Amino acid sequence: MSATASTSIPQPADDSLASATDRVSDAVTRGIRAGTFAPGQHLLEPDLTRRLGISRGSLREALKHLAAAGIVTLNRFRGAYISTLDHKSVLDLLDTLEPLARLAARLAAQGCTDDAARARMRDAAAAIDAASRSHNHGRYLEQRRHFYDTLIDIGGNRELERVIPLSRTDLFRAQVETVQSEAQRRRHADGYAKIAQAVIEQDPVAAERAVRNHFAGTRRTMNELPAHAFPPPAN
Amino acid sequence: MSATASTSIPQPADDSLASATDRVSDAVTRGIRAGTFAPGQHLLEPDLTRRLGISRGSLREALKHLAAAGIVTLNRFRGAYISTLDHKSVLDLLDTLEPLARLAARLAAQGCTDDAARARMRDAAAAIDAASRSHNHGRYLEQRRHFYDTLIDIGGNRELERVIPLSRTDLFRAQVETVQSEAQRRRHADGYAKIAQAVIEQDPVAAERAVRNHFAGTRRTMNELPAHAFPPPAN
DNA sequence: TCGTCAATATCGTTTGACGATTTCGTGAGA
DNA sequence: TCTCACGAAATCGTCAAACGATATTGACGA
Repeated sequence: MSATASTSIPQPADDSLASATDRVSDAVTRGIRAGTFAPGQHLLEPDLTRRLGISRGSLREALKHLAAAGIVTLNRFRGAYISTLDHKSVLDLLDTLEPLARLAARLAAQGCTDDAARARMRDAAAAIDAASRSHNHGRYLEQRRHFYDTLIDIGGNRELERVIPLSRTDLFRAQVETVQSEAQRRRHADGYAKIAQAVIEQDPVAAERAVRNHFAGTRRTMNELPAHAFPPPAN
Repeated sequence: MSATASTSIPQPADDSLASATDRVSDAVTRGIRAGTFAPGQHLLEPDLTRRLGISRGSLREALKHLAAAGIVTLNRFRGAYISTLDHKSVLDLLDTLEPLARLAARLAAQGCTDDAARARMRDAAAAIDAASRSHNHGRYLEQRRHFYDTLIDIGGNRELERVIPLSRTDLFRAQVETVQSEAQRRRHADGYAKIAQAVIEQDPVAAERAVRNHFAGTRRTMNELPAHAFPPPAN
Protein backbone atom coordinates (compact mmCIF):
# COMPACT_ATOMS: atom_id res chain seq x y z
CA MET A 1 0.00 0.00 0.00
CA SER A 2 1.81 3.08 -1.22
CA ALA A 3 0.91 6.74 -1.47
CA THR A 4 1.42 6.63 -5.20
CA ALA A 5 -1.62 4.39 -5.46
CA SER A 6 -4.12 7.15 -4.62
CA THR A 7 -5.08 9.51 -7.37
CA SER A 8 -5.86 13.04 -6.23
CA ILE A 9 -5.63 14.97 -3.01
CA PRO A 10 -8.65 17.11 -2.16
CA GLN A 11 -7.80 20.77 -2.18
CA PRO A 12 -9.23 23.07 0.50
CA ALA A 13 -11.28 26.04 -0.63
CA ASP A 14 -8.93 28.69 0.73
CA ASP A 15 -5.77 28.03 -1.20
CA SER A 16 -2.46 29.04 0.35
CA LEU A 17 -4.13 31.20 2.98
CA ALA A 18 -2.82 29.15 5.88
CA SER A 19 0.76 28.11 6.43
CA ALA A 20 2.33 25.31 4.48
CA THR A 21 2.17 22.86 7.36
CA ASP A 22 -1.49 23.66 7.98
CA ARG A 23 -2.21 22.98 4.34
CA VAL A 24 -0.64 19.54 4.65
CA SER A 25 -2.56 18.70 7.82
CA ASP A 26 -5.76 19.82 6.17
CA ALA A 27 -5.06 17.83 3.03
CA VAL A 28 -4.40 14.66 5.00
CA THR A 29 -7.42 14.90 7.30
CA ARG A 30 -9.71 15.74 4.39
CA GLY A 31 -8.14 12.95 2.40
CA ILE A 32 -8.91 10.48 5.14
CA ARG A 33 -12.57 11.49 5.17
CA ALA A 34 -12.70 11.45 1.39
CA GLY A 35 -11.04 8.06 1.20
CA THR A 36 -7.99 9.10 -0.81
CA PHE A 37 -5.85 8.34 2.24
CA ALA A 38 -6.65 4.93 3.68
CA PRO A 39 -5.66 3.75 7.17
CA GLY A 40 -2.41 1.83 6.98
CA GLN A 41 -1.25 3.69 3.90
CA HIS A 42 2.44 4.51 3.71
CA LEU A 43 3.20 8.21 3.31
CA LEU A 44 6.41 8.81 1.38
CA GLU A 45 8.07 12.13 1.95
CA PRO A 46 9.38 12.72 -1.58
CA ASP A 47 6.01 11.81 -3.05
CA LEU A 48 4.04 14.12 -0.77
CA THR A 49 6.41 17.05 -1.19
CA ARG A 50 5.97 16.83 -4.95
CA ARG A 51 2.20 16.45 -4.88
CA LEU A 52 1.57 19.14 -2.27
CA GLY A 53 4.18 21.50 -3.62
CA ILE A 54 5.99 22.12 -0.35
CA SER A 55 9.44 21.50 1.01
CA ARG A 56 10.47 18.49 3.01
CA GLY A 57 10.95 20.54 6.17
CA SER A 58 7.41 21.86 6.12
CA LEU A 59 6.06 18.40 5.39
CA ARG A 60 7.92 16.96 8.34
CA GLU A 61 6.51 19.66 10.62
CA ALA A 62 3.04 18.72 9.44
CA LEU A 63 3.66 15.00 9.94
CA LYS A 64 4.85 15.72 13.45
CA HIS A 65 1.63 17.62 14.08
CA LEU A 66 -0.48 14.81 12.67
CA ALA A 67 1.44 12.23 14.69
CA ALA A 68 0.70 14.18 17.88
CA ALA A 69 -2.99 14.03 17.00
CA GLY A 70 -2.75 10.29 16.37
CA ILE A 71 -3.64 10.58 12.69
CA VAL A 72 -0.35 9.24 11.40
CA THR A 73 2.18 6.93 13.01
CA LEU A 74 5.86 7.70 12.64
CA ASN A 75 8.28 4.79 12.56
CA ARG A 76 11.87 5.83 12.91
CA PHE A 77 13.67 5.26 9.62
CA ARG A 78 10.63 3.50 8.23
CA GLY A 79 8.42 6.44 7.46
CA ALA A 80 4.93 7.72 8.21
CA TYR A 81 1.75 5.69 7.96
CA ILE A 82 -1.89 6.62 8.24
CA SER A 83 -2.74 5.19 11.66
CA THR A 84 -4.92 2.11 11.94
CA LEU A 85 -7.13 1.37 14.93
CA ASP A 86 -7.48 -2.16 16.19
CA HIS A 87 -10.56 -3.32 18.07
CA LYS A 88 -9.35 -2.33 21.51
CA SER A 89 -8.18 1.08 20.33
CA VAL A 90 -11.65 1.80 18.96
CA LEU A 91 -13.31 0.79 22.22
CA ASP A 92 -10.81 2.94 24.13
CA LEU A 93 -11.45 5.80 21.75
CA LEU A 94 -15.21 5.53 22.22
CA ASP A 95 -14.80 5.47 26.01
CA THR A 96 -12.72 8.62 25.78
CA LEU A 97 -14.85 10.42 23.24
CA GLU A 98 -18.18 9.76 24.91
CA PRO A 99 -17.75 11.92 28.03
CA LEU A 100 -16.35 14.72 25.89
CA ALA A 101 -19.26 14.48 23.48
CA ARG A 102 -21.64 14.52 26.42
CA LEU A 103 -19.98 17.65 27.71
CA ALA A 104 -20.18 19.23 24.25
CA ALA A 105 -23.87 18.40 23.94
CA ARG A 106 -24.67 19.65 27.42
CA LEU A 107 -22.83 22.93 26.87
CA ALA A 108 -24.45 23.37 23.48
CA ALA A 109 -27.90 22.79 24.97
CA GLN A 110 -27.16 25.35 27.65
CA GLY A 111 -25.77 27.84 25.16
CA CYS A 112 -28.36 27.41 22.40
CA THR A 113 -30.29 30.49 23.46
CA ASP A 114 -30.58 32.50 20.26
CA ASP A 115 -32.22 31.86 16.90
CA ALA A 116 -28.89 31.92 15.06
CA ALA A 117 -27.54 29.04 17.13
CA ARG A 118 -30.73 27.06 16.71
CA ALA A 119 -30.61 27.60 12.96
CA ARG A 120 -27.01 26.45 12.79
CA MET A 121 -27.82 23.32 14.79
CA ARG A 122 -30.83 22.59 12.59
CA ASP A 123 -28.81 23.11 9.42
CA ALA A 124 -26.02 20.85 10.63
CA ALA A 125 -28.52 18.11 11.49
CA ALA A 126 -30.24 18.48 8.12
CA ALA A 127 -26.92 18.34 6.29
CA ILE A 128 -25.82 15.19 8.07
CA ASP A 129 -29.17 13.55 7.31
CA ALA A 130 -28.98 14.50 3.64
CA ALA A 131 -25.41 13.28 3.41
CA SER A 132 -26.41 10.00 5.01
CA ARG A 133 -29.12 9.44 2.40
CA SER A 134 -26.77 10.35 -0.43
CA HIS A 135 -24.59 7.29 0.33
CA ASN A 136 -21.50 9.43 -0.18
CA HIS A 137 -19.06 8.35 2.51
CA GLY A 138 -16.81 11.37 2.18
CA ARG A 139 -19.68 13.82 2.31
CA TYR A 140 -21.18 12.10 5.33
CA LEU A 141 -17.93 12.16 7.26
CA GLU A 142 -17.42 15.80 6.33
CA GLN A 143 -20.89 16.72 7.61
CA ARG A 144 -20.40 14.62 10.71
CA ARG A 145 -17.30 16.63 11.48
CA HIS A 146 -19.22 19.83 10.80
CA PHE A 147 -21.93 18.70 13.21
CA TYR A 148 -19.43 18.23 16.02
CA ASP A 149 -17.74 21.53 15.19
CA THR A 150 -21.08 23.30 15.41
CA LEU A 151 -21.94 21.60 18.68
CA ILE A 152 -18.64 22.61 20.22
CA ASP A 153 -18.79 26.14 18.85
CA ILE A 154 -22.25 26.76 20.28
CA GLY A 155 -21.12 25.36 23.61
CA GLY A 156 -18.29 27.87 23.67
CA ASN A 157 -15.63 25.72 25.38
CA ARG A 158 -12.44 26.22 23.40
CA GLU A 159 -10.48 23.65 25.41
CA LEU A 160 -12.93 21.00 24.33
CA GLU A 161 -12.23 21.94 20.73
CA ARG A 162 -8.56 21.30 21.28
CA VAL A 163 -8.94 18.04 23.18
CA ILE A 164 -11.78 16.15 21.54
CA PRO A 165 -10.29 13.52 19.22
CA LEU A 166 -12.51 14.11 16.19
CA SER A 167 -9.79 13.51 13.62
CA ARG A 168 -8.94 10.21 15.21
CA THR A 169 -12.59 9.27 15.12
CA ASP A 170 -12.63 10.13 11.43
CA LEU A 171 -10.00 7.42 11.11
CA PHE A 172 -12.29 4.92 12.82
CA ARG A 173 -15.24 6.02 10.71
CA ALA A 174 -13.23 5.68 7.53
CA GLN A 175 -12.32 2.13 8.53
CA VAL A 176 -15.86 0.97 9.30
CA GLU A 177 -17.84 3.08 6.85
CA THR A 178 -17.37 0.63 4.02
CA VAL A 179 -18.42 -2.45 5.97
CA GLN A 180 -21.48 -1.05 7.70
CA SER A 181 -24.99 -2.19 6.88
CA GLU A 182 -27.61 0.28 5.77
CA ALA A 183 -29.51 -0.18 9.04
CA GLN A 184 -26.38 0.62 11.03
CA ARG A 185 -25.82 3.71 8.92
CA ARG A 186 -29.35 4.93 9.52
CA ARG A 187 -29.09 4.30 13.24
CA HIS A 188 -25.90 6.32 13.37
CA ALA A 189 -27.32 9.25 11.43
CA ASP A 190 -30.49 9.25 13.54
CA GLY A 191 -28.36 9.56 16.64
CA TYR A 192 -27.15 12.96 15.51
CA ALA A 193 -30.69 14.08 14.77
CA LYS A 194 -31.77 13.23 18.31
CA ILE A 195 -28.82 15.08 19.78
CA ALA A 196 -29.59 18.14 17.66
CA GLN A 197 -33.22 18.07 18.72
CA ALA A 198 -32.35 18.04 22.40
CA VAL A 199 -29.88 20.86 21.91
CA ILE A 200 -32.40 22.97 20.03
CA GLU A 201 -34.92 22.39 22.83
CA GLN A 202 -32.27 23.57 25.29
CA ASP A 203 -32.58 20.39 27.33
CA PRO A 204 -29.11 19.52 28.63
CA VAL A 205 -30.23 16.33 30.32
CA ALA A 206 -31.88 15.05 27.16
CA ALA A 207 -28.84 16.07 25.14
CA GLU A 208 -26.54 14.00 27.35
CA ARG A 209 -28.95 11.10 27.20
CA ALA A 210 -29.05 11.35 23.41
CA VAL A 211 -25.26 11.20 23.27
CA ARG A 212 -25.23 8.19 25.59
CA ASN A 213 -27.74 6.40 23.39
CA HIS A 214 -25.79 7.35 20.31
CA PHE A 215 -22.62 5.82 21.68
CA ALA A 216 -24.46 2.74 22.83
CA GLY A 217 -25.57 2.29 19.24
CA THR A 218 -22.05 2.75 17.97
CA ARG A 219 -20.78 0.11 20.39
CA ARG A 220 -23.52 -2.20 19.26
CA THR A 221 -22.47 -1.67 15.66
CA MET A 222 -18.88 -2.39 16.66
CA ASN A 223 -19.84 -5.80 18.00
CA GLU A 224 -21.84 -6.58 14.88
CA LEU A 225 -18.98 -5.79 12.53
CA PRO A 226 -16.86 -8.50 10.94
CA ALA A 227 -13.49 -9.03 12.53
CA HIS A 228 -11.60 -8.21 9.33
CA ALA A 229 -12.57 -4.54 9.71
CA PHE A 230 -9.85 -4.26 12.33
CA PRO A 231 -6.22 -5.14 11.80
CA PRO A 232 -4.87 -7.40 14.55
CA PRO A 233 -1.31 -6.00 14.82
CA ALA A 234 -0.07 -2.57 13.69
CA ASN A 235 1.05 0.58 15.46
CA MET B 1 10.08 38.70 29.42
CA SER B 2 12.76 36.95 27.42
CA ALA B 3 14.10 33.41 27.33
CA THR B 4 17.55 34.73 28.10
CA ALA B 5 16.32 35.64 31.57
CA SER B 6 16.01 32.04 32.76
CA THR B 7 19.13 30.29 33.87
CA SER B 8 19.22 26.55 33.25
CA ILE B 9 17.05 24.06 31.43
CA PRO B 10 16.40 20.78 33.27
CA GLN B 11 17.94 17.86 31.48
CA PRO B 12 16.07 14.56 31.22
CA ALA B 13 17.72 11.47 32.60
CA ASP B 14 17.95 9.63 29.30
CA ASP B 15 20.22 11.87 27.32
CA SER B 16 19.92 11.82 23.55
CA LEU B 17 17.97 8.59 23.56
CA ALA B 18 14.89 10.12 22.00
CA SER B 19 14.84 12.22 18.87
CA ALA B 20 15.90 15.85 18.92
CA THR B 21 12.37 17.19 18.75
CA ASP B 22 11.27 14.93 21.61
CA ARG B 23 14.13 16.23 23.69
CA VAL B 24 12.95 19.79 23.09
CA SER B 25 9.35 18.98 23.98
CA ASP B 26 10.51 17.23 27.10
CA ALA B 27 12.78 20.10 28.10
CA VAL B 28 10.00 22.64 27.70
CA THR B 29 7.35 20.68 29.57
CA ARG B 30 9.74 19.88 32.39
CA GLY B 31 10.88 23.47 32.39
CA ILE B 32 7.31 24.64 32.87
CA ARG B 33 6.85 22.37 35.86
CA ALA B 34 10.21 23.38 37.27
CA GLY B 35 9.51 27.07 36.78
CA THR B 36 12.37 27.82 34.40
CA PHE B 37 9.82 28.46 31.66
CA ALA B 38 7.09 30.79 32.83
CA PRO B 39 3.72 31.27 31.10
CA GLY B 40 3.92 34.22 28.75
CA GLN B 41 7.64 33.85 28.25
CA HIS B 42 8.94 34.56 24.77
CA LEU B 43 10.84 31.67 23.19
CA LEU B 44 13.52 32.87 20.81
CA GLU B 45 14.62 30.36 18.20
CA PRO B 46 18.31 31.30 18.04
CA ASP B 47 18.55 31.26 21.83
CA LEU B 48 16.91 27.84 22.23
CA THR B 49 18.89 26.24 19.43
CA ARG B 50 22.11 27.30 21.15
CA ARG B 51 21.05 26.20 24.62
CA LEU B 52 19.56 22.87 23.58
CA GLY B 53 22.23 22.11 21.04
CA ILE B 54 19.92 21.36 18.13
CA SER B 55 19.23 22.85 14.75
CA ARG B 56 16.53 25.35 13.97
CA GLY B 57 14.55 22.85 11.91
CA SER B 58 14.29 20.36 14.75
CA LEU B 59 13.38 23.13 17.15
CA ARG B 60 10.59 24.28 14.88
CA GLU B 61 9.23 20.76 14.64
CA ALA B 62 9.16 20.60 18.42
CA LEU B 63 7.48 23.99 18.72
CA LYS B 64 4.85 22.85 16.26
CA HIS B 65 4.28 19.79 18.41
CA LEU B 66 4.00 21.89 21.56
CA ALA B 67 1.67 24.33 19.85
CA ALA B 68 -0.62 21.45 18.91
CA ALA B 69 -0.73 20.45 22.57
CA GLY B 70 -1.52 24.03 23.58
CA ILE B 71 1.70 24.47 25.54
CA VAL B 72 3.12 27.23 23.38
CA THR B 73 1.40 29.79 21.19
CA LEU B 74 2.85 30.58 17.79
CA ASN B 75 2.43 34.09 16.42
CA ARG B 76 3.36 34.41 12.78
CA PHE B 77 6.49 36.55 12.46
CA ARG B 78 6.35 37.32 16.15
CA GLY B 79 7.62 34.09 17.61
CA ALA B 80 6.63 31.42 20.11
CA TYR B 81 5.39 32.10 23.63
CA ILE B 82 4.63 29.83 26.55
CA SER B 83 0.85 29.87 26.55
CA THR B 84 -1.02 31.72 29.27
CA LEU B 85 -4.48 30.75 30.47
CA ASP B 86 -7.01 33.43 31.32
CA HIS B 87 -9.80 32.82 33.81
CA LYS B 88 -12.27 31.44 31.29
CA SER B 89 -9.69 29.15 29.70
CA VAL B 90 -8.96 27.60 33.08
CA LEU B 91 -12.64 27.00 33.78
CA ASP B 92 -13.04 25.50 30.30
CA LEU B 93 -9.98 23.37 30.89
CA LEU B 94 -11.34 22.08 34.21
CA ASP B 95 -14.68 21.27 32.59
CA THR B 96 -12.86 19.29 29.92
CA LEU B 97 -10.38 17.60 32.21
CA GLU B 98 -12.87 16.50 34.84
CA PRO B 99 -14.80 13.89 32.82
CA LEU B 100 -11.52 12.51 31.51
CA ALA B 101 -10.07 12.30 35.00
CA ARG B 102 -13.25 10.58 36.16
CA LEU B 103 -12.88 8.07 33.38
CA ALA B 104 -9.24 7.52 34.28
CA ALA B 105 -10.08 6.99 37.94
CA ARG B 106 -12.94 4.64 37.17
CA LEU B 107 -10.84 2.53 34.80
CA ALA B 108 -7.96 2.48 37.26
CA ALA B 109 -10.28 1.31 40.04
CA GLN B 110 -11.61 -1.43 37.79
CA GLY B 111 -8.13 -2.45 36.68
CA CYS B 112 -6.38 -2.27 40.04
CA THR B 113 -6.65 -6.00 40.58
CA ASP B 114 -3.08 -7.03 41.36
CA ASP B 115 -0.64 -6.16 44.13
CA ALA B 116 1.78 -4.50 41.73
CA ALA B 117 -0.85 -2.00 40.60
CA ARG B 118 -1.89 -1.29 44.16
CA ALA B 119 1.71 -0.73 45.14
CA ARG B 120 2.24 1.68 42.27
CA MET B 121 -0.86 3.61 43.19
CA ARG B 122 0.15 3.75 46.84
CA ASP B 123 3.67 4.90 45.93
CA ALA B 124 2.36 7.60 43.63
CA ALA B 125 0.04 8.88 46.35
CA ALA B 126 2.82 8.82 48.92
CA ALA B 127 5.17 10.67 46.58
CA ILE B 128 2.63 13.39 45.84
CA ASP B 129 1.98 13.83 49.56
CA ALA B 130 5.68 14.04 50.35
CA ALA B 131 6.24 16.51 47.54
CA SER B 132 3.36 18.63 48.82
CA ARG B 133 4.91 18.84 52.26
CA SER B 134 8.33 19.66 50.84
CA HIS B 135 7.01 22.97 49.46
CA ASN B 136 8.93 22.36 46.28
CA HIS B 137 6.64 23.47 43.46
CA GLY B 138 8.55 21.73 40.73
CA ARG B 139 8.72 18.44 42.61
CA TYR B 140 5.01 18.61 43.42
CA LEU B 141 4.01 19.22 39.81
CA GLU B 142 6.30 16.42 38.68
CA GLN B 143 4.71 13.98 41.14
CA ARG B 144 1.25 15.20 40.23
CA ARG B 145 2.01 14.35 36.64
CA HIS B 146 3.35 10.98 37.72
CA PHE B 147 0.15 10.32 39.68
CA TYR B 148 -2.00 10.92 36.61
CA ASP B 149 0.32 8.82 34.45
CA THR B 150 0.05 5.96 36.92
CA LEU B 151 -3.73 6.28 37.08
CA ILE B 152 -4.01 6.18 33.30
CA ASP B 153 -1.53 3.35 32.94
CA ILE B 154 -3.36 1.14 35.42
CA GLY B 155 -6.63 1.91 33.66
CA GLY B 156 -5.12 0.70 30.43
CA ASN B 157 -6.86 3.11 28.04
CA ARG B 158 -4.19 4.41 25.69
CA GLU B 159 -6.51 6.85 23.95
CA LEU B 160 -7.04 8.59 27.23
CA GLU B 161 -3.30 8.99 27.56
CA ARG B 162 -3.21 10.77 24.23
CA VAL B 163 -6.21 13.02 24.82
CA ILE B 164 -6.05 14.09 28.44
CA PRO B 165 -4.60 17.62 28.58
CA LEU B 166 -2.15 17.08 31.41
CA SER B 167 0.56 19.32 29.99
CA ARG B 168 -1.89 22.15 29.57
CA THR B 169 -2.96 21.66 33.16
CA ASP B 170 0.68 21.88 34.19
CA LEU B 171 0.55 25.35 32.67
CA PHE B 172 -2.40 26.26 34.85
CA ARG B 173 -0.75 24.76 37.92
CA ALA B 174 2.44 26.68 37.25
CA GLN B 175 0.43 29.89 37.09
CA VAL B 176 -1.46 29.40 40.33
CA GLU B 177 1.08 27.46 42.37
CA THR B 178 2.84 30.59 43.55
CA VAL B 179 -0.30 32.41 44.68
CA GLN B 180 -2.01 29.54 46.50
CA SER B 181 -2.47 29.49 50.24
CA GLU B 182 -1.16 26.63 52.34
CA ALA B 183 -4.70 25.44 53.05
CA GLN B 184 -5.50 25.35 49.36
CA ARG B 185 -2.34 23.39 48.70
CA ARG B 186 -3.23 20.84 51.36
CA ARG B 187 -6.75 20.49 50.03
CA HIS B 188 -5.41 19.83 46.57
CA ALA B 189 -2.91 17.22 47.70
CA ASP B 190 -5.53 15.49 49.86
CA GLY B 191 -7.73 15.15 46.81
CA TYR B 192 -5.19 12.88 45.18
CA ALA B 193 -4.88 10.79 48.33
CA LYS B 194 -8.64 10.18 48.34
CA ILE B 195 -8.63 9.22 44.69
CA ALA B 196 -5.77 6.79 45.27
CA GLN B 197 -7.56 5.23 48.22
CA ALA B 198 -10.71 4.60 46.20
CA VAL B 199 -8.67 3.12 43.37
CA ILE B 200 -6.77 0.82 45.69
CA GLU B 201 -10.06 -0.33 47.19
CA GLN B 202 -11.27 -1.08 43.66
CA ASP B 203 -14.35 1.08 44.12
CA PRO B 204 -15.07 2.77 40.78
CA VAL B 205 -18.01 4.76 42.11
CA ALA B 206 -15.99 6.13 45.00
CA ALA B 207 -13.13 6.91 42.65
CA GLU B 208 -15.36 8.97 40.40
CA ARG B 209 -16.82 10.73 43.42
CA ALA B 210 -13.34 11.49 44.71
CA VAL B 211 -12.42 13.05 41.37
CA ARG B 212 -15.61 15.12 41.39
CA ASN B 213 -14.84 16.38 44.88
CA HIS B 214 -11.27 17.09 43.88
CA PHE B 215 -12.36 19.25 40.97
CA ALA B 216 -14.95 20.99 43.10
CA GLY B 217 -12.12 21.94 45.43
CA THR B 218 -10.03 23.19 42.53
CA ARG B 219 -12.90 25.36 41.30
CA ARG B 220 -13.34 26.71 44.80
CA THR B 221 -9.65 27.58 44.88
CA MET B 222 -10.02 29.28 41.52
CA ASN B 223 -12.70 31.59 42.87
CA GLU B 224 -10.63 32.39 45.93
CA LEU B 225 -7.57 33.36 43.94
CA PRO B 226 -6.66 36.99 43.31
CA ALA B 227 -7.54 38.29 39.88
CA HIS B 228 -3.94 39.14 39.02
CA ALA B 229 -3.16 35.42 38.75
CA PHE B 230 -4.80 35.46 35.34
CA PRO B 231 -3.80 37.75 32.48
CA PRO B 232 -6.81 39.51 30.97
CA PRO B 233 -5.75 39.53 27.30
CA ALA B 234 -3.24 37.24 25.57
CA ASN B 235 -3.47 34.31 23.17
C1' DT C 1 16.04 -23.86 0.85
C1' DC C 2 18.10 -20.76 3.90
C1' DG C 3 21.36 -17.48 5.72
C1' DT C 4 24.64 -13.60 4.76
C1' DC C 5 25.86 -9.40 2.78
C1' DA C 6 25.84 -5.45 -0.17
C1' DA C 7 22.86 -1.97 -2.59
C1' DT C 8 19.01 0.83 -2.26
C1' DA C 9 15.44 3.53 -0.06
C1' DT C 10 14.03 6.32 3.45
C1' DC C 11 14.35 8.87 7.47
C1' DG C 12 16.61 12.23 11.15
C1' DT C 13 19.28 16.08 11.38
C1' DT C 14 22.15 19.97 10.18
C1' DT C 15 23.50 24.03 7.61
C1' DG C 16 22.78 27.91 4.74
C1' DA C 17 19.98 30.97 2.35
C1' DC C 18 16.06 34.22 0.86
C1' DG C 19 11.78 36.75 1.33
C1' DA C 20 8.15 38.59 4.43
C1' DT C 21 6.70 40.86 8.48
C1' DT C 22 7.09 42.96 12.87
C1' DT C 23 9.52 45.85 16.04
C1' DC C 24 12.09 49.57 17.39
C1' DG C 25 15.18 53.36 17.18
C1' DT C 26 16.28 57.57 14.71
C1' DG C 27 15.62 61.83 12.72
C1' DA C 28 12.80 65.43 10.49
C1' DG C 29 9.14 68.51 11.09
C1' DA C 30 5.52 71.03 13.71
C1' DT D 1 9.41 69.09 23.27
C1' DC D 2 6.31 66.10 21.00
C1' DT D 3 4.70 63.43 17.03
C1' DC D 4 5.10 60.82 13.07
C1' DA D 5 7.42 58.77 9.11
C1' DC D 6 11.12 56.04 7.67
C1' DG D 7 14.71 52.67 7.68
C1' DA D 8 17.55 49.16 10.03
C1' DA D 9 17.49 45.18 12.89
C1' DA D 10 15.27 41.14 14.54
C1' DT D 11 12.55 37.30 13.79
C1' DC D 12 9.85 34.09 11.45
C1' DG D 13 8.19 30.98 7.33
C1' DT D 14 9.94 28.44 3.76
C1' DC D 15 13.02 26.20 0.72
C1' DA D 16 17.24 23.63 -0.96
C1' DA D 17 21.14 20.65 -0.44
C1' DA D 18 23.75 17.53 2.02
C1' DC D 19 25.44 13.77 5.37
C1' DG D 20 24.97 9.95 8.47
C1' DA D 21 21.98 6.25 10.34
C1' DT D 22 18.81 2.61 9.80
C1' DA D 23 15.51 -0.50 7.49
C1' DT D 24 14.35 -3.01 3.46
C1' DT D 25 15.33 -5.63 -0.53
C1' DG D 26 17.45 -8.65 -3.52
C1' DA D 27 21.43 -11.27 -5.05
C1' DC D 28 24.70 -14.57 -3.94
C1' DG D 29 26.64 -18.70 -2.04
C1' DA D 30 26.48 -22.72 1.17
